[in-house]
Amino acid sequence: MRILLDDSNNEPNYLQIENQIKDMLYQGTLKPNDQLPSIRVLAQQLSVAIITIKRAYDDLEKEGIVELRQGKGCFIKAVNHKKLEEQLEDEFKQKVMELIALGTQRGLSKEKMASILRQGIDEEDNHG
Amino acid sequence: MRILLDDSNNEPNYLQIENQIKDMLYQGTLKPNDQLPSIRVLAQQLSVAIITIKRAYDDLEKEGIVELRQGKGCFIKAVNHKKLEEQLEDEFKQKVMELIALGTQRGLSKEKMASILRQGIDEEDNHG
Amino acid sequence: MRILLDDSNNEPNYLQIENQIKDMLYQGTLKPNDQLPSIRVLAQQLSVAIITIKRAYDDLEKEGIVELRQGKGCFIKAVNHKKLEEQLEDEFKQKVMELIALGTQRGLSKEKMASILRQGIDEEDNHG
Amino acid sequence: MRILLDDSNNEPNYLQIENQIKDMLYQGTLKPNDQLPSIRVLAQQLSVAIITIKRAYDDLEKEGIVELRQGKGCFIKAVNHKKLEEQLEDEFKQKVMELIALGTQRGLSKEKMASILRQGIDEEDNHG
DNA sequence: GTGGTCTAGACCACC
DNA sequence: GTGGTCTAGACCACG
Repeated sequence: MRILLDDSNNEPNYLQIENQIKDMLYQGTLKPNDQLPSIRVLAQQLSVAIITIKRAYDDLEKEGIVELRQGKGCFIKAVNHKKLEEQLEDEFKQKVMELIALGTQRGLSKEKMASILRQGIDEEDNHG
Repeated sequence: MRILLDDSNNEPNYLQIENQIKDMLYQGTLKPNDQLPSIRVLAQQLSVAIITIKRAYDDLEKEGIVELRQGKGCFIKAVNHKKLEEQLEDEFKQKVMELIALGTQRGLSKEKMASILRQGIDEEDNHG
Repeated sequence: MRILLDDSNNEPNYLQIENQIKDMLYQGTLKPNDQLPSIRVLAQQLSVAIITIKRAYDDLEKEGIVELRQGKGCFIKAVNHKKLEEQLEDEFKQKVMELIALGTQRGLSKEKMASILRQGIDEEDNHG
Repeated sequence: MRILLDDSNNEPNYLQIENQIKDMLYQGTLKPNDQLPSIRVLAQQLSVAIITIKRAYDDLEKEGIVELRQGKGCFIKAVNHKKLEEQLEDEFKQKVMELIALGTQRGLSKEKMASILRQGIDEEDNHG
């Protein structure tokens, strides 16, 4: 499992860890019942304090994504895959709506925003 | 000039102030050469510390949006209107690209993202 | 605000703190928008590490009970009082059902359990 | 003898084993002088470490429930059946009183608690 | 070996 | 002053 911490990123370490684990789950690199690296091992890998990994794993557990078993390790929880995908799309949609709300507040016309959004999609298509 | 601070918002007060002043400029409520309220007046009006307003005005000056004139006050800088609009669109576009990058990282297909973006625009259209 | 830590209690310190704050909220000693003691002050009061209080406050925030505002403090969130009471009763009822399930598993007859429960209520009544 | 371990349960393995053996004794599935499986057989059956079974059997011996006979095995101790039942009821009653104490601390009225307890009994009756 | 809790500091951002 | 993040250890319970 490959996690990279970017010190120049404003996101705190524990959040970068959480998000990258979520990414791997969403992408399918991690699957339900997979065991994550132990807190100590990951801490050493990333050169951070044990408690930083603990916090990331704790947060993921509260979100229902992993399960910490004392003396056993940290495991990806079995989840309904369809529900996961829906949740992912909902999150994305929410961010889209926030972005549109911001544009509106800044005085951008809806036509202009729509044009920029379409342009963004097209550019990404060409890169892909 | 009407600025509202939301205590429950994670955005720090000084940023909320900066952003709302920018919004008013983008929307046309504020125009070049308009004078902003004095630091202590605005501080009293919003019930925040003077240093908070000072920071907001300082930041806006660094961004070239306002001009602090010793003993006279804080004024909106004369800016090329076209440049302002371009800057606004560039910022928005950058956020769009970041959002698309996030979706890609989370494993969302480009088709799905395009669909969600279009859906977001349509819904906003209907509300408007 | 009076919080007492019991070292002989198996409950970790951060949980004892969380529960006692919940108790005060349920009992009405704490009300929405009340400010809790600062992390540093409470840590000194209870002679525990700052991070222990932080963890308790963080947990309460994730449960939607308090709100941490940077540079401002920790505040009881405004909540619908009726909803709070319902939640409280639901929690209690769940514990009752767990207890009854345990008794059943242990081979206690329902009549016996009912009798013990009634007896418990009566004794508590007499003490009150 | 059928023991099931639930990995997702926070209860440690050795306690789950102890409790399920107690349950079988309380329910009459196990009787005085019955022989329990050997440590290594049960360890293999449950796919746990030998030390885990050892701890469970040791604890049960300390509680006077089983007897470990060198080189012979683990046997349910002869106990006065009436005493067992009394102990069982006492444990249950103690849990009831703890629950009522918790409710009181959380500000639940005695009437409300009594109502919830009665309701719990009734629902269990209907299920049975 | 695993996770669970905790200490006693530190530096940062915000007010 | 406030909270937010982090370090580099420690001891405990569990397997």
